[in-house]
Amino acid sequence: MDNNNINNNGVGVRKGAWTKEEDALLRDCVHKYGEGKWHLVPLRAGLNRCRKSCRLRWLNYLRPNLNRGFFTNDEVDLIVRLHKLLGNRWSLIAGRLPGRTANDVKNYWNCHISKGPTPARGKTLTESNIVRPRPRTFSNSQPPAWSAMLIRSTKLPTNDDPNGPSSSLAECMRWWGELLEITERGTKSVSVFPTTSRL
DNA sequence: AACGGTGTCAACCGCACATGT
DNA sequence: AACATGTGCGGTTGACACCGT
Repeated sequence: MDNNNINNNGVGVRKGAWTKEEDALLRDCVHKYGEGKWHLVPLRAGLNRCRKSCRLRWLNYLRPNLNRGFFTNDEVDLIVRLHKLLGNRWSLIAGRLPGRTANDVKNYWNCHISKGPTPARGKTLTESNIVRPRPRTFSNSQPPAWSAMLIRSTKLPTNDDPNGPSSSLAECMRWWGELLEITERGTKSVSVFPTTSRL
């Protein structure tokens, strides 16, 4: 599929840790051309990196407004609750945590939460009690009931829009709290989350 | 001081999905 | 419909730091 190690010239690309110079080139490129079109970024930026590496570096490290501080108790609680709802959909979870990346959340989960000692926060996750995540697309003909809620969620602040009128973590948590209440109230809505092949 | 175990984080890899032709 | 290409995601790994012995 995509050759991660071969650039347009067929020459091997750099791997491993990024240098300050590479960061500067990538930052300048994104500022100039904007995010997206990642396949063009290595060429535009003059970087001997694959597009995936550039994208990841930008999203996880260079993007403005990233929150690289400690996870607060509120954030941890939200992660636990969202994980209970969504499973390992780190990008979705991170999308509700202003300034956090999917990689951050995933690493934090793997290092701290999944190893405990936080059993008091909730029951053990099993195949049966994880709420299946939404698919990446919705059916045009028959959107499921929960899609409305998720569509609503798209109006919530994301990492890209941290300065919106409702950008606070508290608001995110309040909204997700509502959703969790709905799903936990026995509406069976949890079961309508379709299973995808990507769990 | 040297060594080994463990934790953390950045980055890579492979895959599935979206989109265009 | 079939195929090619681009994109994004989750799982995994490697490097490094820290700590205890």
